[in-house]
Amino acid sequence: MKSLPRSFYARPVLTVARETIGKILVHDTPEGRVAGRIVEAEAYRGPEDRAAHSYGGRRTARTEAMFGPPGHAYVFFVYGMHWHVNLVTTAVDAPHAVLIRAVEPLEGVELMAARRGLTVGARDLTNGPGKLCQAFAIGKASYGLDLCKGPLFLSPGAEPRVARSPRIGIDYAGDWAARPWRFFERASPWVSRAPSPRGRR
DNA sequence: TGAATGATTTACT
DNA sequence: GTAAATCATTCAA
Repeated sequence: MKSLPRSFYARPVLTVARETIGKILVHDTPEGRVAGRIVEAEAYRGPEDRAAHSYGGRRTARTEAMFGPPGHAYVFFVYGMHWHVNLVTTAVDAPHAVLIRAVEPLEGVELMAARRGLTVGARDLTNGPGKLCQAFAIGKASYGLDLCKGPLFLSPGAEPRVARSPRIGIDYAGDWAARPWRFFERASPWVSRAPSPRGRR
């Protein structure tokens, strides 16, 4: 398993989000390795994107990683119980990131199931940003990790058929909420929300 | 110091 | 379909 080079991340955030679909997310932990194919991701482009935490150039202890060099992990906590993981992209001082929303479990499935309190084979193991972080044991300790070094990294994968839709859970962002900045694998049963009947083609 | 609020999940009605 | 869980971060005072 080889990690993607930093040049993969040092590009426009929409490009990285699009190409993140189909890549393999790997996390080596003391309990063992877990890996999954990324089937859903969203782009956040601060400071102009109202849905992004870095909107308006807000640079705080929490958002600091997004302002750093590309190829690092931006990890944050919401709703009092859920962690989310992002890939920092583009360049230093460009607070852009790609939120990983869902993966297809490939390796370490038993470990994921144990962490989630579910049985192997469950389809809701990693089909959501909070769920996959729990399954992958991504949390506070993962903040700011260099994705080019591990233990958390992305690995090449086959190019899937990618579809787009508006982002999820950011209705407060006004016009920005309508932008189709969510990317997902069209045929995958592992996405957090199936394509809407109307949006399907 | 205090109050408001989530890039969600889960359980219920 | 709706609502509760639950707390770090943020902003106002």
